Amino acid sequence: MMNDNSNFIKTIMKNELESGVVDHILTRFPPEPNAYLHIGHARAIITNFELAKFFNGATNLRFDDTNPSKEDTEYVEAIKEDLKWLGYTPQKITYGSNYFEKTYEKAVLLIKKNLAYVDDLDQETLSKYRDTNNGAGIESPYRNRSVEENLFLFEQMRAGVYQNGEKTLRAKIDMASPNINLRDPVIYRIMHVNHHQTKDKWCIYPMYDFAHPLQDAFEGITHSLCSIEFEDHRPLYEWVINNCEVEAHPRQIEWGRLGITHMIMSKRYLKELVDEGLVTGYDDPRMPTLVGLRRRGFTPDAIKNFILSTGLSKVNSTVDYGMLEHCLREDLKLKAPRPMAILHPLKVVITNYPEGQIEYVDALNNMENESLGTHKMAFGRTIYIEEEDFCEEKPNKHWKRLSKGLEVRLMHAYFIKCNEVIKDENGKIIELHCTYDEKTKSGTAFNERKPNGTIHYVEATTALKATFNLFEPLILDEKVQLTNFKEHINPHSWQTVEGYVEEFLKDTKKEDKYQFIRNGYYTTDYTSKGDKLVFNRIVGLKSSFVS
RNA sequence: AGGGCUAUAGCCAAGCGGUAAGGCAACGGACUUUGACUCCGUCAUUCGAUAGUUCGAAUCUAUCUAGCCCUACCA
Repeated sequence: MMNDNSNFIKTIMKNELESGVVDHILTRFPPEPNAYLHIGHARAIITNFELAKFFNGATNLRFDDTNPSKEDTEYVEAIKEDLKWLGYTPQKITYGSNYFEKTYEKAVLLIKKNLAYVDDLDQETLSKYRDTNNGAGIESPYRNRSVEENLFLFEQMRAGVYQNGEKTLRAKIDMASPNINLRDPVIYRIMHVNHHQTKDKWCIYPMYDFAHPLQDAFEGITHSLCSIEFEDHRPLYEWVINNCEVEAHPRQIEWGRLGITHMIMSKRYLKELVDEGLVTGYDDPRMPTLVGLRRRGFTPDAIKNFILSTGLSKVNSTVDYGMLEHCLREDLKLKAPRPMAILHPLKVVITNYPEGQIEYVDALNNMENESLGTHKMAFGRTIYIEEEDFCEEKPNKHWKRLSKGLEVRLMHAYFIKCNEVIKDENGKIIELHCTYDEKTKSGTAFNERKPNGTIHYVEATTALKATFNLFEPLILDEKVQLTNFKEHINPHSWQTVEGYVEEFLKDTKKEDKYQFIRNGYYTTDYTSKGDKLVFNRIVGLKSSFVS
């Protein structure tokens, strides 16, 4: 990939490799299967995979499924699909639940080392004891149970003797630590619930802080990358690694979170949008999910390039949405064919062109990339141009489109001159009468006079009707209260216009991308059925002229 | 309140004691069969603030300020 900024994690890995601290790189992408992936996850995926690839290492996909009450296989499958779409193949696909037995054994080991105990405190009291809001925490009265008793009680917990919440297993660390994560954190809780992978085998489940470092160690992960909010969990991560007698010694490194202007990625927000029916689903093109962006027409390369070029640091950053669009334009520029589409048609009659005659001109599919070939484009007596490409009186000297009395080039065809403007009873322009000049045909190197610009068109009798969906991402205020986010959703985030495209587009395929001349980049809507052409706008052109 | 982290242009971001890369955005100009693309030019005398060390500081030290995160039997 281009624009690959160097970053602090790459530097750390390089140094460790050179000094022999590690002899290879193995990273992991560890999503919890409880949500659809969004562009924020894409950063974790791309960073983990690209970093490993850079050092000839590998990456595992590990489903972090230690809380079955929130998880589902629906998400497991969606995540696998997203990863595949982005073009990454994990070395292994694993589940945290693969290691439940080994994790349990490590918990028993901690008990035997007198580093863990079964606690009977209820949730509220336990929480109050850990954070007294005033200096050190308070030790649980159960903190000093004997190893034998703890061993017995933990076994009973596993055997299902107790109800949810009745007991927990806690690590015995330091109730006076200023870092509350170290004040005897709960490492196992009782949860009588069916797990999507292990079904009814377990009724106790390890907490993230205990399970994660162990899973990393079991898999031999060298670098465990996560976001910045886990930074003060790192001492606990290391405590687990150091006390559980594991072979590997993975290292946790944190980075800042990525935000994008106009895109809110809170799980809860996305879920509410879907549940309340405000969008058509997680793959609604306005959603920041990977499936949404994909349906909108974003390409994996554009997303990769966006992530790599925005860099990586410990700062929580908010990148302009325009940056994402730039990366897409950059990716599509030489790949997308550039046919004509008219979104707001204005009828033009070429009065000196024979009635009923159609001729075909050659049009390069992409002026900058001849390898994309050519197609035939119809020209005839009646054509459509964009409403905005005509202004009765030339508004200013910068105007490079059609006006009464002026001549413009129809791209790939002829010069036309506007002689007459037809209006309806309200004064609205409904038709233009023009004449064409046969000598000016495209490709003849005619240069006796300069036209007042170049505009695009489609021939009326051969053009295909098409629907254009013009999307805006769901725009919300940065600080909006999620409780009334609905009031802040732009009601015009999805607009539809009916227009025309060239006939050669009749064979569009699912996910084909086009750059419509002067109308920006579009993708074929792969949910469209039958002969109806539907195009979703991905991004517009960089700037549009305003007279 | 305590603990942790961060601070370089409108937005990202390199830089790691030797005199502020790059990208996005913006603004000029050239070119053009897309007002696109491309090309050329402009855009931080200064790195959150203030002191200090040094021949020399964005880089080291001290203090201050602002923002984010944590105080779940979530991850």
